[in-house]
Amino acid sequence: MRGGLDAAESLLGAFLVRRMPGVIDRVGRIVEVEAYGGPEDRASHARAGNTVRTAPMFGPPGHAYVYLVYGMHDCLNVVTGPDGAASAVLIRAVEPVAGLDVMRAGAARWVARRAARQPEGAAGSAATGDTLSARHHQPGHRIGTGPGRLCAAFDIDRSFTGMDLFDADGPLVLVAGMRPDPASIRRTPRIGVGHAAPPWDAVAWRLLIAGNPSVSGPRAPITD
DNA sequence: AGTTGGATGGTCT
DNA sequence: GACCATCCAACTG
Repeated sequence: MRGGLDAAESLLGAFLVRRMPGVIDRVGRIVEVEAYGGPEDRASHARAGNTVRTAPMFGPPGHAYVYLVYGMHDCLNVVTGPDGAASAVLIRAVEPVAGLDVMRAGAARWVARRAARQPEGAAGSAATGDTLSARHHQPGHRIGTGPGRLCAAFDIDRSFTGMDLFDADGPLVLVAGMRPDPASIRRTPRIGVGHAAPPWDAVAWRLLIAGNPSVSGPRAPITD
C-alpha cells in the first residue's frame, strides 16, 4: 500500500490546530505517524471489515476516525484512502507549537475525569495529586508524545469521529506545514501490533522525524 | 535504562 | 469471554 505511506509522509510536518471557545488555540506539529490499510492488513482495525466502529475508515479521506483503546485512551486517525477503500493514518505524536498551557490543562482534565470515576476514599486522591503535579512539571515537548497523550492534551475524543479535518472553521483542523527534509524521515515497524500475522506485524509503516524530542518509543531507525 | 504488570471498557468471536 | 493501534508507576540492574 504505497499510497498509504505517501499519505502518511505528507502528514509529517503538518500542523494540528485545536480551537476551543475561551482559550488560546493549541497547535502541534506532527512528528510521528503510522499507516494502516484495509482488511488485508491484519494489524488494521479494518481487518474485521466495515463495521459500525470502523465505518469511517471506509469513508472519504480527510475525515477523523477516533477510537478508544485499552478502555481508556482515545487515538486520532486521519482517513486517507479513496472513499470505499479502508485506510487511515494514526497520529502518534505532535511537537507543541502554541498553546502549551492549554495542552497541559487538557491533560490534567483527562486525569481528573479518570480519577472522578474511581470509588470514593482510599489513597487514590493523594496519588492523583502527585500525578497531576508530576505531569505539570514534565518538559513541554513530551505533552503530545504518544497517541493517547496527544488526544488528552488536545481534548480529542470519539465524538470527533467523522469530522472533516480540512474544514477551516472546525474545532480540529489540519494545516499544511513545511515538509521535513526527506533525509530526516525514519521508518520502523508499527507499535503494539505484535499480535498481527506476518508480514503485517513487521511492515515498516511507522514514520517519524529522526531526532525530534517529541517522538515516542524506540528511536532506532530502520535502514531501508 | 530497561522491564513488568495493572487499569479499564468497547468490540468482536 | 478474549483481545486490544496505551500509559504510568514500580520494580530490577
